[in-house]
Amino acid sequence: MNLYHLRYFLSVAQTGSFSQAARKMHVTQPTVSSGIAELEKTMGVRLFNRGGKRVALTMEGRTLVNYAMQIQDLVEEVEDYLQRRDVLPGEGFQFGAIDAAVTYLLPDILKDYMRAYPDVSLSAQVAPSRYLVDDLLMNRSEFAVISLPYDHPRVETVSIYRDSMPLVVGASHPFAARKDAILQEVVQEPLILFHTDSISRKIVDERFAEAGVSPGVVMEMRSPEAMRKLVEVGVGISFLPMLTVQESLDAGALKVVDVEGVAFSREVGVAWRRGRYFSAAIRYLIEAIFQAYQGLEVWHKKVGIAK
Amino acid sequence: MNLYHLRYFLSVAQTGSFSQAARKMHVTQPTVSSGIAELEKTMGVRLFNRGGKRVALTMEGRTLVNYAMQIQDLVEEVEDYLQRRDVLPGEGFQFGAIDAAVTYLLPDILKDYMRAYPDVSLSAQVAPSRYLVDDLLMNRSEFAVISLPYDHPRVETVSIYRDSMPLVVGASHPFAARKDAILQEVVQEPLILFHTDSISRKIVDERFAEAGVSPGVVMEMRSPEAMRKLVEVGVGISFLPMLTVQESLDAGALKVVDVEGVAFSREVGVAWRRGRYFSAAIRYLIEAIFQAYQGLEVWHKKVGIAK
DNA sequence: ATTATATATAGATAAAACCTATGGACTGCA
DNA sequence: TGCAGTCCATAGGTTTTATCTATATATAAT
Repeated sequence: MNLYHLRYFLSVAQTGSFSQAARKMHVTQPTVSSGIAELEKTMGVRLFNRGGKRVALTMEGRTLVNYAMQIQDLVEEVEDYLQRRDVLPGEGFQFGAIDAAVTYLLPDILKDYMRAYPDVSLSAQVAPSRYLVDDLLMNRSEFAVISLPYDHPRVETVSIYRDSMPLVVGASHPFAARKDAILQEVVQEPLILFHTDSISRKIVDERFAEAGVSPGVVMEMRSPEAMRKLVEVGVGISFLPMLTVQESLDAGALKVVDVEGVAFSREVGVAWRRGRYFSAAIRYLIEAIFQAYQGLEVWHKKVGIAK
Repeated sequence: MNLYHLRYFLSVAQTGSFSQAARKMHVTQPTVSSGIAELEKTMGVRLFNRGGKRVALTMEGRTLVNYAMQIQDLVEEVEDYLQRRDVLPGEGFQFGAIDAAVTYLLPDILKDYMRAYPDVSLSAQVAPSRYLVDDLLMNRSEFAVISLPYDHPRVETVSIYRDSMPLVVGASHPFAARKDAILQEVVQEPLILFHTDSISRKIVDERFAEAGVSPGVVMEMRSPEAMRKLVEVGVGISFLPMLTVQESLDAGALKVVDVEGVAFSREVGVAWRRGRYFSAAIRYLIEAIFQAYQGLEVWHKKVGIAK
């Protein structure tokens, strides 16, 4: 059973004539004849009674008309949907984002997006970058906003935001009054650092190793928000992304302390599986992110080649 | 867009693998590949993201899955319907029948039929044979129960019932007491005859012509029921089918009068357009009619050749 | 009867679907 | 990190299907 044959069939049913149907479908009459014959053969029933000036549907023919019209409608509908790149209500996609991104960078963008694509249901997976990249590689999420740099042969990244990672201390910490400190002093203090699988931690570790010092780590965590709280109450001090601590700084609960020769920063960027295809609705969100921060040109260059 | 491609597509979506889908569909993997590629080309969208061990649906792919499953369901449903020769609820057909048939011959059969095919809606067209044959030729009805003989190169007939057409008179008519009469007497009386386009009339006319007499016709009608009433009240006398007058004879409102050398009868039979195809539901009704009266073997012989 | 218009059929051609063989990419394990 | 196994894509050739032209045959109308 072929969709073209169904079309011929409907046209014959409507016009009551093989010849007219053929003209309407822009094929020859024998084409329609054999199309109907093929349908009748595979179905094992006669669809039309021939013999007069007009052909007449059999009961089976009328049954098939019923179904064929529904099928035809569905086919046309889905072709429309897909070719207009429209979105089926309820359809959606999943993307990944690190805590800082979903908390500080994305809210406004997501709000706008939901207005532009009210029918798309978004699902954000919040986790450390490492896990988000796993999702990308397994095709479980479409893209991710992660910490950079992240080097992987099958993942491409574009930076959108550079975030400093200053040393922060609680308002009552001795350093708070001094405004600066040296690295040797810092490693004496109880340090709260990201877990070793984190990119931010890697940045810190590398710099410490270069300087030949080893920090006095008291805690390793994955949640920057929790770390911020712990620093505020004086459990320890930490290098934390500015995005995370900005509010606490404004409120006076935390203080930034300059450390001589140390200017930690990490970048936040969009990552995706190399060579993948982006649906229009997804592409729109990604480009909104680049537009709000930076990276649109780099993105276009990278994806322009892939697609 | 091809239905086979849709099947491959659904299978890939379900298994997450081109190869597995190919195995399940009993084709080779390149076949599935090119099928999906063709779908993607005509739709202008990517349906899967490739690259991992498993392929993942894009948003468009998920939309298509939605539709493809509905389309697939419809296709399977209609194939089932047609191949089991089942009937779609609400479907039906039209047949023709002369007054006497629908009043006296068919009621029980139709009652049984409606039990056997409760979903089929029947539509009986009641008219004189001539018009019913027109309907047959125009494919407006599937078959007809008409008066015979009816000779037409494109209509086949099988007799089911021989019906005598005696002379009947009202209970108060002079002939009523005598029980018989001769033709010369009959033509003196006011005769109520069928309209000249009727088969029964033709039978009567031919016999009169043979005998070299011409009747005193006072009325020509198409409705045997109306004629029966007119004879009962004494407007005239008539040759009427036994089927029509049986009840009036039993009730004493009419009397049969033998006419010497005259034994009119007409046959009632099933007629259909030569070479036509009968759906199972229609064939069942026709064969029920033959079974209730006669003609099943003749029918099988005639239709067995045609189909 | 004759003409015009239907559908069916035969034979040839064009298109497509499909297969085998193979290449390149990724995964997973050693 | 390298290697085997698996996956999808592609190329080339074969088979099947769809379509066309030409024609036969049947029906309808004049």
